[in-house]
Amino acid sequence: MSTLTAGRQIAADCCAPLMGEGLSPEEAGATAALFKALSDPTRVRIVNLLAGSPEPVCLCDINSGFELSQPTLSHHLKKLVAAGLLTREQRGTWAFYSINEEALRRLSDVVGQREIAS
Amino acid sequence: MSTLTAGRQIAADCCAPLMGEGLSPEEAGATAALFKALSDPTRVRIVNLLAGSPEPVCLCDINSGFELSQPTLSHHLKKLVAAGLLTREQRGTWAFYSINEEALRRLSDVVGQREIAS
DNA sequence: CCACTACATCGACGAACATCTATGTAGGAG
DNA sequence: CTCCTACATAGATGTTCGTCGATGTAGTGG
Repeated sequence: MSTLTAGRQIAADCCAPLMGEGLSPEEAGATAALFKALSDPTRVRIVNLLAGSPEPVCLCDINSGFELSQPTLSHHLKKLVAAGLLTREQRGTWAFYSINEEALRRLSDVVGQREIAS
Repeated sequence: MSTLTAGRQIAADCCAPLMGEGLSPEEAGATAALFKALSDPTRVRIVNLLAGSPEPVCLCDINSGFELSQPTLSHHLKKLVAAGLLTREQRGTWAFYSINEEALRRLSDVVGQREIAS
């Protein structure tokens, strides 16, 4: 037990210290929140549905593609809007949702931190 | 009894039916599972740490960068390995973890479904 | 063989989540 | 004003999750 009992030095006993560069704990939290918004199959399908539509889609049309209750869909949509992935627009009685392109770009930026050159 | 069960017809009353193309429920589940693995700040930091290291890193070094107990870190690493994002390698007494580049590429592929053509 | 080290697994506990039914709200039609 | 429709919110419930301390396991060294 040469020099130590201070975790950091024990580490140096098996490999390099590295670490330090990279994102802050706060940024990690923000990134995790973004991923958490997409951590449910239903929400992935919603985003995929809206990403494939050139125009906003109303909740009733989204709902007709899922076998879930209307409040449940409303719940998921609220989460996606809160995460910044979707935009909500009221048209008369209906609520229309669409993809937030910039949020998708942010996501792509987070993921592609190693191999994108643009 | 509920008037809500007739959803499909109500939908056609406000906008187009669209939907249909896109990913299947199973694929949505797989994609959501991938995102779920990254839906925790600690796991995001782990992936970031390993993505910034050219060589595998042992758990002791990962652990020294976090204020969490060793079993908790081990738990997160197991989840990341199960998701295919990390690779585990045993070297003597130590367990070394590294990024699975192909998994990152898969993730990037899922996210960049709309704008990679630029 | 024994002690130590590095890591994994177990069991528990509180917080967060997905889903439902029931109810509230607001716009359009008569 | 009144009824119906589209959607949101509230409350309840069973499940999953993150975290911990305690314990098990396997490799290292004397």
